[in-house]
Amino acid sequence: MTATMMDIAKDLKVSVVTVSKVLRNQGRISEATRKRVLRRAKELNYQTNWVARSLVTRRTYTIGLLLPEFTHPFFAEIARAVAQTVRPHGYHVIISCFEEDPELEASEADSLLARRVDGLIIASSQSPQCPELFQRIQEQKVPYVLIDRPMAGLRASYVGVDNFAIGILATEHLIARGCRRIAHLRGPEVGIAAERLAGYRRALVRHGIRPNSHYVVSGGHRDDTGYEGMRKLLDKNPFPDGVFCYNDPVAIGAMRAILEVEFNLPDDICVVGAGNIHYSDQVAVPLTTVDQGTCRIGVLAAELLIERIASKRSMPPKRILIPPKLVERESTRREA
Amino acid sequence: MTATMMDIAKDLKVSVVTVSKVLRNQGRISEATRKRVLRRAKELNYQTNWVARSLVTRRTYTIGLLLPEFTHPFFAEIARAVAQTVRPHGYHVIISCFEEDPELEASEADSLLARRVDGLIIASSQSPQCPELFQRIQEQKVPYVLIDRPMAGLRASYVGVDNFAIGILATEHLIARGCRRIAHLRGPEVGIAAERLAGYRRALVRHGIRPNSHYVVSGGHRDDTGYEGMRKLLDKNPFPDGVFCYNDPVAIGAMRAILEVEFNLPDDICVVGAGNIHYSDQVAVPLTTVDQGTCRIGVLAAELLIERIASKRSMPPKRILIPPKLVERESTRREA
DNA sequence: TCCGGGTGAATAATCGTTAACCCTTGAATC
DNA sequence: GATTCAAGGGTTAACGATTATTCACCCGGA
Repeated sequence: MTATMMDIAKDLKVSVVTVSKVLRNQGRISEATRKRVLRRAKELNYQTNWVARSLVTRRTYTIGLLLPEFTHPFFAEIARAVAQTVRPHGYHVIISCFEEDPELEASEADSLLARRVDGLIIASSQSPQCPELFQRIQEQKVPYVLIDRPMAGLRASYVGVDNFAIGILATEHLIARGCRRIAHLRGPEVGIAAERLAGYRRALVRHGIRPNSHYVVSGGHRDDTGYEGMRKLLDKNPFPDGVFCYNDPVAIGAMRAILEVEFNLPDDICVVGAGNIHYSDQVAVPLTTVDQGTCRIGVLAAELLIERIASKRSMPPKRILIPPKLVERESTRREA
Repeated sequence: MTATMMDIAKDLKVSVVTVSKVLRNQGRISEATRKRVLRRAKELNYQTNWVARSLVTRRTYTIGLLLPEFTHPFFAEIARAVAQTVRPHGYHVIISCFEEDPELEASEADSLLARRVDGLIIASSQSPQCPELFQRIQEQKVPYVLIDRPMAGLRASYVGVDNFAIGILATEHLIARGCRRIAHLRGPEVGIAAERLAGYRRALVRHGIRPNSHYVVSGGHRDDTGYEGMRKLLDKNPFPDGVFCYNDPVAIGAMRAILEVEFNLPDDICVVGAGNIHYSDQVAVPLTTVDQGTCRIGVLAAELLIERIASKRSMPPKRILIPPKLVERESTRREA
């Protein structure tokens, strides 16, 4: 149905290769035939068949983006940044969402490889079987960049935020606001949550406050789990006067729990989140949070990947840590 | 680097075709060679090269998803639903975001076609040049499904919500809550916003309230534009006692404007949004909204598309309208 | 012995492009 | 007049699969 180079070539009584050369601006072709080819191509509404081209060039101009979920605004923003960054280079993005399931992550990665993507950007589940997966990817010499969640002991390119710094920044802000019984709604056991926790502890110690393990409670990574975590904290005696939450959704859930028992926010309890997702200033009490440069993560990861794809030789892995920034809003705005 | 069928065939001294047949479970192959092939394939870590397969089968098992933006939770949810629905069928999704720019929409659609996607799901910009674009798609016989934003006068499959019904539902709810000066923060000039407006007018008339054009103000489609629209409404004399907003972000912006002048919500002004995005219950005053079955739109569109891709004959276009449902929350919860 | 028929696998022909070479022609150079 | 060279374009062979056709072989029956 759709026109091929063959059609153009036959009509013009030239060889397919000539057509191909014209269309790619390569090789020596006279201005006359060049114009004839171009005109006929337009008439027939010719479009490069990328499948055929990819087969011979071994480049699909497609990259795979492997995310745990993309209704989370953090990942949605990254996806957008990635897509926008690679488009000018002629790349398209195949998005795949593995719902935090390591099995699915691996199988999706494999099928993206089977589709011969030119590169991968992955926010891994950080499960124990991941190194094996990354091994496979490396064997196929497909460049990849990890984002958000680094993999300890793996020589891979990575773009993310400095999570330890987030913990420090958030906690010191609470201290500056006069909080002394500072709790932490922590995220999942592994990975970046651990670093935020470490930053939190470090900040306390640095300011002469003794970390109290009763004040560290699991908050999961969604608002409902944050809500439950906060309810546990409210049962403590004395209850905390400041809470650093793993991320914004958790913080939003926590605030709901606080308002429900009619405590005042921020006067009774200050809350700090992390992520600065786009609606965190529109909740009941606008949320103080730590911005992690979400958009930049996507842009930098994409640029890093494209650079690696374009390079002939394999380049050494590069790690980029984005410094976090505090965004103060109502949830902590009070006299110290 | 990666193994091909050729490698397996040579090792086993059989033909490539035999290998192909085994791997696809097709044709008559003796149990003995079948096992040999399978074993060798596993040893070599063989993966189907989808590029090569696609070239000959003319199927890429890839669908294109063309969205105006995907940081908007509405589209993010749709993307997720689509991806999850098609995965079990072996399809992957190439997402492309055209930032509400009709030029970009067309060029992205074309390049998705050049990549030989098996089908397209499009939330069109509804610009005047779109029919021309859809014409092109149809000529290539690539099935496509429009979502959210229908195209008048176009014989195409479509999945969306009944926007007229949304207007009616929201407005009648305000009336039931005792509002009489009911305003509308409308969306963009064209398309679905017009139907929501029409539903709003119809509901007023049906209940003997005379539509007042001063109460219909542009709200754009984001929270900042909603905020500005609401400020204009607050300057009216008398100011409205109920507002139906084009969508949830607009409603959230509007609520901010209302709270800023220290009016009480819902006692002074009731607000209804549309979309039921996932954080609309976590804003300052939980938002009453009209649920448009976002997730179902994605699922149904994907199923419709796959059905069309699988069918040999071209199937007649099918239009699915999802009935909206009111979700009542604090922003309208008061005595009538 | 010859033939029909079913098995299991090989051969040949694409799919639409690109990569690597090769060939022709005319003009310039010595 | 032979040599060189560049311009302009053609030939051939991949790329890694699939589809359609053909073939060799074995067995049973006439």
